[in-house]
Amino acid sequence: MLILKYLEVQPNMTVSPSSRPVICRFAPSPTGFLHIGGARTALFNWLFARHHGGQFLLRVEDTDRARSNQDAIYAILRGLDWLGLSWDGEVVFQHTRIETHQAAAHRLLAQGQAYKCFATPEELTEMRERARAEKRTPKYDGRWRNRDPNEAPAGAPYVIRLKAPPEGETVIQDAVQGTVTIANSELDDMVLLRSDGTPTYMLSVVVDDHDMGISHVIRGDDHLTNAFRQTQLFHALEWEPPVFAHIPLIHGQDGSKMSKRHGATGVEDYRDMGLLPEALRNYLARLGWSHGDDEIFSTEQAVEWFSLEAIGRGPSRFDQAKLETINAHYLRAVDPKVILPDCVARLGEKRDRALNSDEQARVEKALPFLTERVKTLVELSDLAYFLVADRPIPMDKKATKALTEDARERLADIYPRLQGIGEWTETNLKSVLDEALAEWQIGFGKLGQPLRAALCGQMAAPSITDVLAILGRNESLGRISDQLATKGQSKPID
RNA sequence: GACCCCUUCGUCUAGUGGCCUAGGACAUCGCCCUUUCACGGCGAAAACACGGGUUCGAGUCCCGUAGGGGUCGCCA
Repeated sequence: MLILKYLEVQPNMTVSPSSRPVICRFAPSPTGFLHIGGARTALFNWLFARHHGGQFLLRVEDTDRARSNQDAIYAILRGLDWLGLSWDGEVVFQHTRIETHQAAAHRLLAQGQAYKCFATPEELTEMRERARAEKRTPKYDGRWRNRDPNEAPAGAPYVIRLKAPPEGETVIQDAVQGTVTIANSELDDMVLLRSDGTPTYMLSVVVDDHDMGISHVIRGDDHLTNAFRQTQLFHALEWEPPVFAHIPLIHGQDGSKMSKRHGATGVEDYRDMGLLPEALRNYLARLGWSHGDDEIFSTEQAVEWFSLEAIGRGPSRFDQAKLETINAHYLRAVDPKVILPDCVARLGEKRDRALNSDEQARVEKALPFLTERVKTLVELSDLAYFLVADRPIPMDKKATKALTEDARERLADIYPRLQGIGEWTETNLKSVLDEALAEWQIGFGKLGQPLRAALCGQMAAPSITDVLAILGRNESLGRISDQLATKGQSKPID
């Protein structure tokens, strides 16, 4: 149904592609999760479509049934959804269109633009090996191109190949790479239909892109050479090719192709690492594309500014540190309510026990003081852990070191003063601390450090009064007395 | 190996022949702020791959070299 809809907007094309309605597509093959490179490709397509008020379609390239699996499809959809890249209409599954693809091949066969090839896999292997040995480009030699199919043994399997132009050159006007030309003699006659009658990727893509009315194909430049073959196919079918835009690949930190050894490569890994989707979008948009010196920009701005001309032509390396810095910006700006559930969930996992409502309230109150100190949601929950740790709370090395004999004495001194506070408010807390400091003639650090250690078990934390207020009277006093007790000092009187 | 593409600080990039003494951001280092950790502010170091042209003038145009990447399947 959906496909018919796009067929309707596809009259006999006489106009140039650039004047067509803008329809982009993201066409992943469901062989794994949504790769970070794929995510950026999807993002660029999405931005371009939104910028032009066009459509962004999703097509699952699953013609190779053996390599496709349901989990991968879900993972890809989840990834896109998480990233906020909504597609228009329903997902097109390529395998449902096989008959249409086959029809196109048979039409070319009938028109003499394609032919049956009976070359065996062994023959092809031999051709390739010889070519390599002679340092030529390996390719099919066209041995069945002009041969009578009747010469083949009866019932022998065959593929259908395109009768590609043997001379001249094929040119594509790539919106990113510019004019790219290749001699037709470099290309061989591509297979359209396999010996089992199923269509190849090359055929399916061309037929689907045409039928879906795709005006712009934005994809990784590993497809650049495919664009030549696809252009030949478009010509043979007498369809106008879309505008191609081949964007450079994303490389790992070491400059080689992004792969598993670079750690996280799936978008869902980034979600688990505690990144906000808007931060990833911002980072990915800035990677290989630019709008002057702008670094932090909203998705709306990206949509408004996006253009293919501003995409760089060289590959770019993935920089985790910069990603996290951008994430930190968004973390500080985000409404705490949005990230609270995530933080609560991570803390529950860390502790192996869900947070009760009191603890949740504690975390909620603390969030604004915490987000400005971390770069990811993982760091956030690490930092927040002390809020919900069971007493006596764990002490890290620096905290232990801060709790000197001297320090414990001060804690013992301050304990009854805190205990005597009427209303446990920040203002009252502050004045009690200030009074003590004035009395003892010491700087805030001398008291603050031990308090921080006792209260947080770590030195990285919000300000002391904030912590006291968030923890509340009972918990605060309890944590302080825990430290007094461990040193064998007399327990303060309740 | 063949073909195609790419090449500005460590990284992402601005730059479309004179505004470039090459700008910004991340990372790094220093200083300031400071009750810790962060934030923030100020500052430093850091690049036009190389060689030839064209031009009054080149990061910007052309050619070559080097380096990097991609593709070469009845995979997608």
